[in-house]
Amino acid sequence: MQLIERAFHHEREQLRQCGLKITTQRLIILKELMNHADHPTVHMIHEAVKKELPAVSVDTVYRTLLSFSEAGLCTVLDGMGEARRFDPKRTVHHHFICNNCGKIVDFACTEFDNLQLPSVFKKGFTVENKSVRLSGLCPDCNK
Amino acid sequence: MQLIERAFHHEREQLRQCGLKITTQRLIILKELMNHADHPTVHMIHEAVKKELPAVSVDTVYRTLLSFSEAGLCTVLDGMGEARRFDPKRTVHHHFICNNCGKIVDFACTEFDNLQLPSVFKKGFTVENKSVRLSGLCPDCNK
DNA sequence: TTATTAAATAGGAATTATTCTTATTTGTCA
DNA sequence: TGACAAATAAGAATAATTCCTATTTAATAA
Repeated sequence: MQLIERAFHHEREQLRQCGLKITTQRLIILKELMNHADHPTVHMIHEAVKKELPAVSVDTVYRTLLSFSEAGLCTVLDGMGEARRFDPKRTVHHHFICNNCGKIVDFACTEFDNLQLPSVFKKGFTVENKSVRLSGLCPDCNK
Repeated sequence: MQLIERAFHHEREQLRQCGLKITTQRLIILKELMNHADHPTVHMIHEAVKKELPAVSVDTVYRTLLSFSEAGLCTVLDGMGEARRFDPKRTVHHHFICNNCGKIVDFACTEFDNLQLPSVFKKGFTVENKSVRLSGLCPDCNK
């Protein structure tokens, strides 16, 4: 643990500011997360962390990443990790997803529909779908 | 099969227009899907379909719903059903997801960031997150 | 109408993601 | 330093998704 003691100043400070207990696992997971600009999955982070901490469990990586996101150290891409949902409605619309009960509410937003795509996507990409996703708490869960 | 023979005119026509083979399973799954305004999961549709066709398999419901979405009869909410992805970037940004390789590309869109939320969400809801999600093919997969 | 053939299906196994349980270990704080 | 709540490992449990194989069925041509 000597190495851990001396290094990880920045990670240590981040955890402290969030009121999270400072553990070896968290320091390393946080460092790996920050190294990944590619929207890593739990599996990717777990693999990376195992190189420094071979006995770390998937569950710990999972729990830790989720608490990081609750603490605001990272975000989770909305909706991913949930069961697939199908939508029979064929008119253009967007979705609000309740973070508590999972309910999905449709809404329209023509101002958005009319926005131009950023120019990055003009070359090379084929954009097949374009939608707004809101998340938060629905009225029922807001009590 | 008498009942099936006589009814399901509309469903039959929809399948035909999409060039999908007409099977009892598909007719019933399509009817159930159209009855669900609540963004059903495979499990929800499977449960509903089993009442009319007790021996239907999950796999059939799965395959069928996915072919419906390929045929344009419905859509799948982007990203759902995939492994959870974490994002260490803390500035406001949005995502493009490649439907083929799953790669996620970040982009900024201030015009969108400045849009007002639809008034529906002013009362009762707490909107914690607001993002644009694009999907399609990335340059690498576009060949 | 019937035979042919490719596509669709059932059933269950396999895979993958996620969550839970329990016993043990470790920070934190008084 | 000691007590205690929180965090962890390990593996089991659950849930979502995909795959495999033998069988059935719809579409179509004769």
